[in-house]
Amino acid sequence: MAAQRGEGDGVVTRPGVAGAEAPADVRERARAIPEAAVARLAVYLRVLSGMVEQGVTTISSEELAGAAGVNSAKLRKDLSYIGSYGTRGVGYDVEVLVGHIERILGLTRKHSVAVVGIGNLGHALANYGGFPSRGFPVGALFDVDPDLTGVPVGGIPVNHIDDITTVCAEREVSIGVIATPPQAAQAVCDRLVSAGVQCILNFAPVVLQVPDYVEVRKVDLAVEMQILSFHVARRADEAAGDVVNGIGVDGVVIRP
Amino acid sequence: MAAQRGEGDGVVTRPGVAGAEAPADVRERARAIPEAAVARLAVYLRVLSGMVEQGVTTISSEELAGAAGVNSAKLRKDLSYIGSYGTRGVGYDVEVLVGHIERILGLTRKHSVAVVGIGNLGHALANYGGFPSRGFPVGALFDVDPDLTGVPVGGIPVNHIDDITTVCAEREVSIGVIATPPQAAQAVCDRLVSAGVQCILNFAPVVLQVPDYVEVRKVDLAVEMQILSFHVARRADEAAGDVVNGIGVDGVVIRP
DNA sequence: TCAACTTTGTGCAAGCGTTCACAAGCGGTA
DNA sequence: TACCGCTTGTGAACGCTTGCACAAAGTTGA
Repeated sequence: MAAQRGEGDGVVTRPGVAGAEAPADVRERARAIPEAAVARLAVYLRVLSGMVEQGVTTISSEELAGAAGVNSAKLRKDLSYIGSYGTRGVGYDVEVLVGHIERILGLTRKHSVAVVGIGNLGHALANYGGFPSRGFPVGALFDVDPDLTGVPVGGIPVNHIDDITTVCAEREVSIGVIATPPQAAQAVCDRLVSAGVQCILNFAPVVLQVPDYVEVRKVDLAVEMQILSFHVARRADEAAGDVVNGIGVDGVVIRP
Repeated sequence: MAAQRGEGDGVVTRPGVAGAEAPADVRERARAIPEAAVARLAVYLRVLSGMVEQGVTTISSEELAGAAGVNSAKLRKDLSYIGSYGTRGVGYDVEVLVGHIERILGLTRKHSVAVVGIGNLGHALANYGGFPSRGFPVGALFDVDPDLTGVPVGGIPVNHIDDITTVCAEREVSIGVIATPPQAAQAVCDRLVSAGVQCILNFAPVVLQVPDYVEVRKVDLAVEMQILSFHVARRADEAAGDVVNGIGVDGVVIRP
């Protein structure tokens, strides 16, 4: 379902062909893409990759929007941020679109990933096929536990956390994934940053403090659950409120 | 770091004390809380729980905002959505605030969770201590693999996926977590929905189609990585653009 | 070639969410 | 009691995001 890009080495910088114009324009364009749109572009890319595998060559904004679960106008606007690659009256060429989105998302180069914290989650991440298959080869694993050092997980031997700096530099790691207990997360983060990692995906339930130039995204499972819980509660609240007045969630009076 | 709530049974509805007014008001208030604010409330709650454990009794919006990584004005506005529980000139009573946020997020009742798909990620989720410790006991596990049926994972025996309906009803599951391969996700989702589950946390890289009354949150690791990748690319782009003109990310000419 | 039909790309307006800035309110102190 | 300093709560402005609606542009078929 995802564009297969194979596994392998880290970052490669190819010599550039000297094209004439528009790089500043492109940089402006890239800068101008709203964060929310970037997230959706990634979703469109996944859907489109599936389409490619099914042999679909052309798709309309309506169809793609349906498959991606968004409004078609929003989709067209999102795509317009990266340029006008559709054909009126026809739709978008799937492969062309895949190519453009991949380029905008920076997927034309591979991003080597380091996972820190080889517990349950770390194991799962190290073995997660979705990373390498989408251009994010797992290049290094780290843990504090010396017993784990050298043990291969998902085909890659675990390094000791003290070696983060050298190993990350060596393997050109560009993204660090923190899957440690919360107490260790900030320290690990600091080490990653001093090792030159500028993008971090944080699974630990902590707010990380980082320099401005470092990009952090967090995935907090408990927060996700609590948001769902809120919706359950709201619903229960509505239902209960229609029947018994004066009672809030859980039968407790909200504002006496 | 989180408020300990212990494990145990499912949903309990206590008889209500008949308080005078304001339930409609509260429902309106709950409805009116912006989604983004709900997510932050969960973060504040985590930080506050940590404060409780450290024996902090009072905290100002400035301090809490710092710890949660947000603007203090935003924090105050977020808190104002759930009522005015601060004291001017002093700050907020930590425990009181914890109580109010927990109530708003619906954490006064426990939410039994079912994890479907006991692969690497499913294992990690089943063993994840962050769930039960924050009021989300894992009540059931499911997988298609008959060999897994009956095998305990994280202390809970795996059920066969065909039993979703009965088991979910029996154990009053209110949240379903989908950790299956993408191909199976929609079918699993449909089963959960027909089993009465109205909140779903989806780890599979698929856009799920559900009825309006079902709440879905998705965690897509590849999308997170791609968003990070976008930022790497933008940065590389900026840097490269300053040196060599006409060359985009990766040395490829962007718009010939 | 022309007309009918389809679909893109986008200007514009409405809706949300964020941030600012300050009045209102509270505790402490003389 | 009256004053002072501190912090909350919120009105209002701003900016981002969404959704509508339609002109522009391309295809198809006669």
